[in-house]
Parts: sequence; structure tokens; C-alpha cells
Amino acid sequence: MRADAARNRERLLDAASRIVAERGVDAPLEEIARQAGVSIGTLYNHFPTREALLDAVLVGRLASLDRLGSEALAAPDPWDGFAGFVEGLFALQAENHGLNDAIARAGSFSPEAAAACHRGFRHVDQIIARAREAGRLRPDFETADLITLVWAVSQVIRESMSAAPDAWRRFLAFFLDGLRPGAARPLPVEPLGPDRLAAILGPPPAT
Amino acid sequence: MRADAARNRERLLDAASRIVAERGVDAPLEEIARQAGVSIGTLYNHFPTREALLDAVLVGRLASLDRLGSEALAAPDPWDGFAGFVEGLFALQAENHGLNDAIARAGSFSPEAAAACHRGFRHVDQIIARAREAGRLRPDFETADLITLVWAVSQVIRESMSAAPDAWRRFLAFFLDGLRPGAARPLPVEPLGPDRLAAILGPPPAT
DNA sequence: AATCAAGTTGAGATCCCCCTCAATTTATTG
DNA sequence: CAATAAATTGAGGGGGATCTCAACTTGATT
Repeated sequence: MRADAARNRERLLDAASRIVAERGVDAPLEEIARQAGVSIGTLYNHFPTREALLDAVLVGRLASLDRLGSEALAAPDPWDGFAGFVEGLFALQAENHGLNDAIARAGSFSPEAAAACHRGFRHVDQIIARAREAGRLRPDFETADLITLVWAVSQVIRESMSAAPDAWRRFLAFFLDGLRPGAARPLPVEPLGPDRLAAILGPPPAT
Repeated sequence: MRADAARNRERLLDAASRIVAERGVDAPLEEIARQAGVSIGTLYNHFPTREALLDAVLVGRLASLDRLGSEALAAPDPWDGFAGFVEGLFALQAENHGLNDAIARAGSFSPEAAAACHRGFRHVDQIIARAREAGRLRPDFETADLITLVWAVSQVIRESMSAAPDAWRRFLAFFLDGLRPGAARPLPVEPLGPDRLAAILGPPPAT
């Protein structure tokens, strides 16, 4: 690769990181090219689709979900594992608007991102089961409820990121207090079934 | 007003109700005109701005928040009043995407809508205070936390409305279980101050 | 039925974004 | 210092949305 091309690629990645962080995965590509000091054509040379650029910018951070899930399962206390996972997950989303969008949409904009999210969520069934079985998490909380929580918190983050970047922690604390077995009261409706979840999220990636 | 004009106005309101319900407050105006069987020019004759049309379509329903707030304060049991208010509020949001958008944005697209939302939330301070003082609601829950909850639930509704229109009820149940005094554990961060809230929502309407 | 204000129309100006490609510039190599 | 392959450029085509206005049609009135 020619030296100028390598340089431009770096500049594009820099600009994309910055702008996707600020404006989310739908940020205008022209803006990214402009900030990189490069023409829109060059952007398309390096990244033929928005998805390619988002992959380059986001998948690395998304991969950190992996470790988070493993650590949660390995935590000595099952509740701490569970709560640590959701806190770590949302802390990642709260890093920037791009990650928040990516996780809230389960990476649906690209196979790479979808796979990264899927891998990151690989252990949630076990994390939840372990905490439930230890009697530390209410028994009627299911994986689908965590998905719903992700939608909810993603919006709290979206709205409050600029003015109060920690506001989601307070929201989450209220919610977690409702997940202790002692707090549980009967729930009014059934959890989302896999079919309905798939209707919203799209099919899970093949692997 | 001429008969044809009255007829077209009705058709526009019908179409707008339907389409805003389905697609939210950003639905394309051309689509509304098309479904009303009327040209885009006629739409603009009757409603010079999107806001005027949204007001006509949404403010009536938003006004029902008023009664909801009063009833909540009048409820014999303070907790039931509080929980009934939030359930009624979200049930209204869950009616359609337009209302959901309108309430989530605090009606910021027009003074009328903003005023309607503001009126509807007039009593929340008291509703919360009453439940707290009765020892039925945890004492660290504040009005700003309800705003955060509105953001959160609005997203749950947005995502799940078509596939599982009741999913928000389950989410809310978890959250409410965390709001009982017995469930309360220390919160990690302070509530959103009025300044930060204003930075996000815009200034409250004058009245 | 003639008149005319009221109402309707839709092409087109404007904006914003996506994406392409022929022409041009630039880095590298012998 | 050519020669040439690699890379860059940005105008332009296309889509979708908002909003306007001069020309036209229609309902009400006498």
C-alpha cells in the first residue's frame, strides 16, 4: 500500500471514530471525509460501504464484551457476576453513541458486528441461570428481559450522554433493586418469546 | 369554509392520525397527503407546518394525561396512585408511535404539545411526594427519575410495539418492584438536576 | 348561469444524503 | 527522471423529503 493511502486510511479511521462516537452509526459519511481532510471518493476507496467503516471502527471495542461475559461467569458471587456484566455492558454503550447504537441494534448493520454482539452475549443465559439458581436473582427474570433492558438503557444513554453521562447508572440501580428475589412480585405478562424477539432483532447470526 | 375544504381537512386528519400512529411524528407528509387523496399543496393549505398537523392529531389525546394526574392524586392508596399514573402514562404512549414520540420528547415539536405534556405532568411532584411520605415509595426516587423512566420505556415501546405490544408492562413491573422502600439500596449517583434536565428537554413552557 | 373568492394542484426549487467514475495527481520503481 | 501503477478527486446522478406558488378548478352566491 502506498504511503499516502496508509496515511489517509488512518485519518479516515480517526475521523470516523470521532464522529461516530459523537453522532452514532448514522453519521453522514461526507462529514467523516471532510474531517479526515480527504474527499468522499477516497473514503469509498478505503471503505466501500458504511458497514465496512463501522466494522473497522466499532468491532474492536465490541470484542471487549467477550471478556466481560467470561469474567461475569467466573465471578465468585453469582449476583456480582450478573450485575457486573450489565454494568460493564452499559458502561461500554455509554462510551459513545456509536457503540450505544451498535449494541442496541445488536450489530445488525453488518455480519461482523452482529457476530461480535452475539459472541459478547454468548454467556448471558448462563450468567442469568447461575444467579437465579443461587437465589440471588429473581427466578422470573429471563434473557429476553435483559434484551429489553438494553433497549431501555440505550435510550437513557442517548438522551443523557452529553448532559449527564452517568445518569444511566442511577436508572440501572433502580432496576437492579427490582431484580433481587426479595423484591419480586408477580409479573403481569409473559416474557418475549424467541419468535417475537427474532421478529424485532432479526435472525441471530449463523455463528 | 367551503364543503370540499372541510371534507379534505377531515381526510387529512384521518390520514395523519393513521400514519403518525404507525410511523411516529417524523412520518413523511407526502405520504399523509397521498393517503388522504389530496395533493401536498392542500395539506400545506390546511396545516402550514408539520407542527400544526401534529397538534391537531395529538394534543387531544395528550390532554388525557390531565385526568390521569388528578386521578392519581385522588387515589386512596398513594402507591396505587403513583403506579397507576405511570401505567396510564405508558399505556397512552403504547397506543401509537406518534404519542410515544410526543411524550418522550415532552412535546417539544410545538408549544401546544409541550404545554399539554407539561399540564399532564403537573401533579407528578405531588404524586411522588405523597407516595414517598406514606412510606410506599422509596425516598430517593425523584421526579427526574420518572423522566428517565419515560425515556427508557419509550424505547421499549418503540422496539416492541408491533411484535409484542404489552412487553413494556413486564419491564415496568421489574422497575416498580425496585421502587418499593423495602427494595431500596444506596444509589450510585445523584439525580439529574433541573439544569441538566433543561439541557436535555429544553426549557419548560412558560405557563 | 355567471361570477369570483376559496380551494386545489403538482411541478419544481432546495436541501441533505448516498454512491460512482472519468479525469487527474502522486508515490514508487528501474 | 521518466514511466506507470496506485490513489485521489469532486462533479454529477439518484433518492427522498420539505415547502412554495402561479395556474387552474370548483363551490357558493346572486
